[in-house]
Amino acid sequence: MKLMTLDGNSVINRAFYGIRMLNASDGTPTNAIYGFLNILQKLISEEMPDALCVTFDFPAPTFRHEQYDQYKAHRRPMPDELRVQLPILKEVLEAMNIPSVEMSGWEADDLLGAIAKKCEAVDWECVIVTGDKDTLQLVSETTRVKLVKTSKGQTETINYTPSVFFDEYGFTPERMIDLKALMGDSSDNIPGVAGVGEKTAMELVQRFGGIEDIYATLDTIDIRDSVRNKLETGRDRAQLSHMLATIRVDAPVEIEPEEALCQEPSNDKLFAIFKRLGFSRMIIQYGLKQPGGGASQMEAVQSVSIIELRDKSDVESMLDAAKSAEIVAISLDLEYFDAIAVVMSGDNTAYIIKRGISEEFDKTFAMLMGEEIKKASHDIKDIIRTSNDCGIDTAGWIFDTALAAYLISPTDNKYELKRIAEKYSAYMFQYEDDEESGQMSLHSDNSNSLAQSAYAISLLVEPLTKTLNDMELFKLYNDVEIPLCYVLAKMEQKGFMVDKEALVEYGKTLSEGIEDAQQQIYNLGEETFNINSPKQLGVILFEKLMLPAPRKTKTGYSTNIEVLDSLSGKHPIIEYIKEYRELTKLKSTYIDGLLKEIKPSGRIHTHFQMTVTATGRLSSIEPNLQNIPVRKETGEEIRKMFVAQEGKMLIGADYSQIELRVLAHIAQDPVMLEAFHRGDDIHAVTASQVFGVPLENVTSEQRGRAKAVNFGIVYGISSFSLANDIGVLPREAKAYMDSYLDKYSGVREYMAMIVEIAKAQGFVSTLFGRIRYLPELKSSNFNTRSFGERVALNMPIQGTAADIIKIAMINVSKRIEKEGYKGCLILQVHDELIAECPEDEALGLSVVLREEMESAAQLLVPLVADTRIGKSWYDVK
DNA sequence: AACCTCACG
DNA sequence: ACGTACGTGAGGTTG
Repeated sequence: MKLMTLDGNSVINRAFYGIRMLNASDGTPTNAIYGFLNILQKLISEEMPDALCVTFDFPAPTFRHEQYDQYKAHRRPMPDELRVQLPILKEVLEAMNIPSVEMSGWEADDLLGAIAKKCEAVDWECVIVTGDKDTLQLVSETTRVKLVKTSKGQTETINYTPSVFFDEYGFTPERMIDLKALMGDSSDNIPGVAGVGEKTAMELVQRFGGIEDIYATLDTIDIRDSVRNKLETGRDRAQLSHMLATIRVDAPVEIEPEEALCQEPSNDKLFAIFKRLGFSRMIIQYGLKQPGGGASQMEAVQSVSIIELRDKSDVESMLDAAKSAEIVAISLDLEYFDAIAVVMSGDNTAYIIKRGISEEFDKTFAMLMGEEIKKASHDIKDIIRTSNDCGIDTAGWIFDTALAAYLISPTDNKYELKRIAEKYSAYMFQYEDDEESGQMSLHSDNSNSLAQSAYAISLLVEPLTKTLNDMELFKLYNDVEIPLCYVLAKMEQKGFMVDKEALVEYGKTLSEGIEDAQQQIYNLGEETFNINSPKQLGVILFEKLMLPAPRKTKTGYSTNIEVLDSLSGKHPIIEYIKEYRELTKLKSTYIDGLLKEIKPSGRIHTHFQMTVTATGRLSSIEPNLQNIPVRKETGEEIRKMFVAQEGKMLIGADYSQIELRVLAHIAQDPVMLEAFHRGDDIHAVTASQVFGVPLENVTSEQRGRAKAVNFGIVYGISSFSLANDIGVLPREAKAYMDSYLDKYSGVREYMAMIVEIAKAQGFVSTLFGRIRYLPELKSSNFNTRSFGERVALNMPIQGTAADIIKIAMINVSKRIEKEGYKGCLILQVHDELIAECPEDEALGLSVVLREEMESAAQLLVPLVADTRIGKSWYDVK
């Protein structure tokens, strides 16, 4: 028989530092628990023990008393993020029916020793799992120590049997005690012999054995006199240390090996905990089932019956049912568009309609997509766009599971249907063992997975709606996010016309410039190397050319633009490197990158992601059209290539200072409000306030610094960073900020208040109710906490601005439809909209844009949007 | 996959 | 004493 016992504190520590931060939805950190369970799983499958238990150090008291403090003097205190996970881990273990062993006044080592002893007594094998080398003294014929190491996120273990130990140390395991008695151990407050370190101690033990042997023959053994003297003087300390270093095996542990025999976990308890922690994968791994609820609910939740419709009459009756259903969940194959699954709310039947199998497929499809049928799905924007591409106008979409989950918790990173279903409903996708990969995978049969998706969506509508309502997010969801799907679908479908030939030509010009710069760099560096490699470039600059390196980054020299600027003038190679960087960036990202994305129509169709940012902004991918260059002349060339189609014009409309206006509104700062009401230049006003000069006497340098302060405030600034940004001493930057906050007292109050609110309620929100949780504010780590505070300041501002432009986009689209414009929005870049329209519409539509943008929200200050009309993006910016 | 760098608001 | 601004996506190198 074999018993495995884990040093709980040691293993959870490894897990905590080895795994990135994870949080349950309420902000509770969970990474250490997650890591612990993974390690445990691995150990069990490796060892297949008959019995299992976990030991814990008696928990550190909240108010540490002196003795304890001294005892643990050299150990780092446990971070709060880890501390809070300990009791939860114990709960998890209890639910798994794995005994925890902890006793007041006993170290984990002693408990492990006692357990090993008990195993020995009944002739069981004992495996101790720990990361603590001290435990190695327990290794014997019946006790093995598995030492856990974490390297690069992977946990590895080394099995110490007596022979493995001897091979490595050259003495027997129990001599470990003597080794420590000689060398001491500061983390356990074992003094050891003064002047004897690891090297000497190792040698002594290897050659002469334990301290008893050494001291018995101290006068005769062959060692240096200095060592002999130290040993002589340290005799008492050696004896004491030997005692302290010995792991006791007499702790009155109550559990007997028999009682630790492995048992099945208790389904209900474990399910509840995993659910709370958001460990959906674990629920599947452990094969846990939704508890309680009786058989009927179980059945309703866990199975969907699939009916493939063939006959026209069946299809028609399905459509009839769909029309009278409260909501219809749809799932379809967007790649081929030839199969759809339909589930009515409250039903557990998935109807499958397939091209080539169901009669009148196209007609049925069009009917389903019509306004009459109220539909729910996942990522409806993509469905709307794909349908439009196929010439089918869709309407009647009233629910999107991805968007709902995003609004409820915008920092979850992924909003896959599978995950959402597990988190917000009791539904589990049915997985099957995948023979090839050895992993669990969703069954690949198309009808089955479509049916499961549609069913999951239908089950999600109610709980998600309830949560949206409870969190007062429903209005934002229903009035902004859902309608926006139609707008974005159209924008993606329309795309932006690009002058391909001009782009290719400019690419050639850039290539020439790149080659020139490259040659110069090779000449000046006197060798060829990969300039794109910061590592190689660092060697050339800082080792070969001996330029002063402002050390940075964990992996080596930093060679970023800041560093290069600071080196400017010190060596001619620097300018060429900057030139090379600028040109290659332009060429690879914006010429080659964009050329790949031009469709035969000559247009580029970006995809807007609605569920990515933590603040509510959109993001743009494949390609990203929200970071097209604009700041330098080379960038302007690129914008000239984004053009209106023949016979059409572009309209560019951008908000003026929307974030500062939002700040003025939220903070209700009288000075700022007045400046905006008067239509003043806000940066100049700020400069006049901060520097105490009349508005008309503000210099351009003062205005520039004031602008940086304004930006900094929105980001939740520190004076250090501001100093860095505008190139003044931190002291001076601090003075600017103090002066700023004296003058804009409303802003100061806002900054203090929003952090308070965030701490009290655990989240911040925009004017329109969009929320973001801030678990960072509870962190014991200064940087993490400070980050949380900055986010608390910034998110309501950035997020409100994002809400406003979304509303504007919806209203612009409504006006376009109502007033019959042929033009249409084609791009959004956070505070800017681009539309394309026939030439004769340009004036009218530009007014529509301005009006709708300016009236999208009623703030305490006017919203101002500027519009321009032109043939290229460059013209309208 | 992680890191660095850099483009945008 | 800490390490230093919010939000993104893409291309390149490196281990």
